[in-house]
Amino acid sequence: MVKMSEVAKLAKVSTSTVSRVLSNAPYIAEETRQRVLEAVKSLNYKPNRLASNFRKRSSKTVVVVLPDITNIFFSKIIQGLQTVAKESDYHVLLGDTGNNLQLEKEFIELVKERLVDGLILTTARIPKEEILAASQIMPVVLACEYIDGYDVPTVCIDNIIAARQATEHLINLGHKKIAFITGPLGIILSKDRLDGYRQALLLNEIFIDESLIQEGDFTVKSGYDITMKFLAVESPPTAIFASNDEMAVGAIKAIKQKGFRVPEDIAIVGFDDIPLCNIVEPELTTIAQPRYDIGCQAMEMLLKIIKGDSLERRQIVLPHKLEIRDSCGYKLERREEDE
Amino acid sequence: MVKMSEVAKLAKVSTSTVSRVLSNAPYIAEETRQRVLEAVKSLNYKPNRLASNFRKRSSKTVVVVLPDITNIFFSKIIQGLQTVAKESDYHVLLGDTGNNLQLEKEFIELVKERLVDGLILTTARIPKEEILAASQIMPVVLACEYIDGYDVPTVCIDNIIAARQATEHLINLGHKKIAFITGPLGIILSKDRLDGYRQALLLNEIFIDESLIQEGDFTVKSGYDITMKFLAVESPPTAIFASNDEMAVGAIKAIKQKGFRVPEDIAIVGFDDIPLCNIVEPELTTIAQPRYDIGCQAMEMLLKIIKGDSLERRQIVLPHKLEIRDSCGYKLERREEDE
DNA sequence: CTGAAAGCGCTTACAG
DNA sequence: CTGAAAGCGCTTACAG
Repeated sequence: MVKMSEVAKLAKVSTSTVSRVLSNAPYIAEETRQRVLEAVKSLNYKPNRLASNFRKRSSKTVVVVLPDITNIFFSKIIQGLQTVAKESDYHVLLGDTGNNLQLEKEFIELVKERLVDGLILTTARIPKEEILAASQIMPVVLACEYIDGYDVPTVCIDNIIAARQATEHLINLGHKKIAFITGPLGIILSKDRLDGYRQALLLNEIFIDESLIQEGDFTVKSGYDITMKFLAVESPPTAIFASNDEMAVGAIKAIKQKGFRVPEDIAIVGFDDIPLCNIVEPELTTIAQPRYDIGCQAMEMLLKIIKGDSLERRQIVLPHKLEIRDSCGYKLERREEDE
Repeated sequence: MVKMSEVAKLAKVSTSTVSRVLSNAPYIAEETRQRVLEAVKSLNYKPNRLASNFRKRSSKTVVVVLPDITNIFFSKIIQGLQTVAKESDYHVLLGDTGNNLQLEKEFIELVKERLVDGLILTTARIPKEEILAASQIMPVVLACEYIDGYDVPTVCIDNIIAARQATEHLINLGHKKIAFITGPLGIILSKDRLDGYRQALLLNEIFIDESLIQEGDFTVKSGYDITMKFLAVESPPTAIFASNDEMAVGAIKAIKQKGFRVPEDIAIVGFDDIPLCNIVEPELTTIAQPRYDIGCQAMEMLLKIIKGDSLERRQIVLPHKLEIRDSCGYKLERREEDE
């Protein structure tokens, strides 16, 4: 490994000067700069980043903590994160926890050990007090998640409004018996989506039948299983709103298997707008989250915090969009007669 | 930030001893160890990893270079990589190149800059000479890819045999007019799958109709578009083998849209066995790659190289499996009469 | 089993 | 515009 002192010697300058040239510091004589650059090139010098990170007390790396890398939902967020990180010469360390709380904590520890400069949390399973505490001593941004009642920096959509709109879409199509498959209710965004569903029914004076609300776990299988139960009763719902697309796909699978049709017999709405939505039949109506943007803005926010810049807003709410495809059909006269 | 010297002072030992205790070095008096550990706890000391990495000349981090993080194919590999890395206290840096060659090179540079100790390449788009050169001066392992003719450490399946088996599966079901959608032919594993297809036809004395071989790009859309062309001719193929599952899904979409049935009119085989295979209708017959295992073994290999251990084998070929589901149907008498 | 001392390869006030 | 010098916080021969 050739080191900076060798470059300095060859260019007949001090290491201070070499360092300044390489970090684009101002006030370098153009002639000196050239000489250094030539020496760098002729020796094929690569700076030792371990040394420079140590000296600068910064790893120029952030860790993204996620519950499960195999969940396609996060990939666009990660892409956004890395794109913005790259622009500032930051790197992204992978913090897949596999839904393991202990690992989640370990990744947070990495900031204390200076291995990373900051933290993006796309999952917040550990107690919110711990997240709050972490956010007070280190740069932390929540992406998609948020902590109710605290102002931990956050980038997400308004899950309540989004879920209300999705539900109202079904109501507007004439549905009154609308089932809802929640996400795991320990997660705040699952609760929010449930709230949005309830609000829509309330606002439209539709009776809330608690038996039509069932807790899923965001997997295709849970959507399938729960829908099978919905279909087992005498008069099944005419629409199902699932808290994510995978569960919606499971619902479609169950419905078809039981010999019903989507959307003619039962309408389906999902949430997230993952690529799968365009592949299932019928194509899935869903709430699109701007995941790439969420990633970009979360990283922008984090880098600001790391730099010590002030934040104009600590909570950024990005727009979602009801993406209407084929799984809800049109408003049918038939349906109105039914009721 | 409390530092090691403060711990040393409180425990009334030297920093050498603190360092030894924390790194579990042998020959520490139990009593001393306890004293140090107490001091560490009472001061809530966290070692500065930037300092320790620098001093030890190791970042305990490897970078995984991948063409596109939003491609679900890689997620299981990454999961395997990180799981094994974790066991050795290694971290994984995300190297999403977005199919950008320049970025691919930049991630390789990180090893030279000591920011990472080694490299997992799941994509090898840069000239193979460069990869070979890199592998000679730094720890590199190829996952899924390999470099023909060189012994760069590799973990992958045998794509030729796998593709041959998939093709033979169709032949055994009575198909003779089997179309093949390749991956991008600049990639060696795409060529291998094509070779396997050709071998199967050759071995079974089936005429190779070059018009039935079309180059795709691994996207659903390309599978769809190419299949549309296959279907436009007077006597379309009775089976289509796509070089990955996404293209197979695109093929199914096109076939259904044209009013044909899968598998009754046209049988489909994919490659990879991503979760989507269980969701499409009909469920997709495909070649399953042991992606998690590929990730695990690639990381094991890389860590051995980093440690300086010798490798028993530099090329590991893992078993694939023909996963038979519903997209090929059964051998039909009808088909035999047709021919 | 433990400590004193050197040093990893940079960056950064400080001085000029 | 440039250099000498200090020092970042650890680890590791070396000596005892």
